[in-house]
Amino acid sequence: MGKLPKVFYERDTLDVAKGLLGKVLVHRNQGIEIKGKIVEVEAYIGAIDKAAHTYNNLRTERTEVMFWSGGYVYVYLIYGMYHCMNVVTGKEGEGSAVLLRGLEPTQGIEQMSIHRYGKPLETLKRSQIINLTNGPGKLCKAMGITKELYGASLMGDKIFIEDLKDKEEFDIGVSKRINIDYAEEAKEFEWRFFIKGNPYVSKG
DNA sequence: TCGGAGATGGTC
DNA sequence: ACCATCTCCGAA
Repeated sequence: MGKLPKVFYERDTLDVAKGLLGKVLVHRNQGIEIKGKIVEVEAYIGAIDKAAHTYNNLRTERTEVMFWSGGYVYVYLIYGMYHCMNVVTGKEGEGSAVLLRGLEPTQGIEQMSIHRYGKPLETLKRSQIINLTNGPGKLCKAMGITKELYGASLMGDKIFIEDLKDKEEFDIGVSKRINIDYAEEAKEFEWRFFIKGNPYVSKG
């Protein structure tokens, strides 16, 4: 139920990635609160990972926040159209983060429908409901997450992640990460984690 | 239900 | 010149 503390994010990135599964992302915007349970993530660790934006200690205006200590938000624009949200992990200077790839709506699904499709939930087909949040770009659109949240602290009240009151059991699936064919040996790393059987996992 | 192709603009 | 994606459209 409580907000995850900063020390949660300052741990090893793979542990944080797995630990985020089943937790709930909360975004408060203009008096409206939208929530989604995290069901799929990927880890990116700059020091050893050619897929990471921070590989080779590449410190730029875009990647700066990834070098902060754990517990901040890294949002970037991909393919000129879509936003992706990461949670910064580890110690200051590390350059690591966890990408959110799938959410299960738990509150404000009506608002998600408006954000994604511009029309009310009742008018959606079944397939459109699954497609609300089963991908990194989709979930940002549904939650209303944009680059305005770049660098936001997850200790604040605008955006944060909370624990569930009644924790449910689930099995964690593991696989290679998606769409990083350029990353040479790093594309073999099994750094994608998901809740097995959950319909809001983007694929597999 | 599936796969291929195009959209689109910030970043390096 | 890429790119941690998505949608549309045609085929089956």
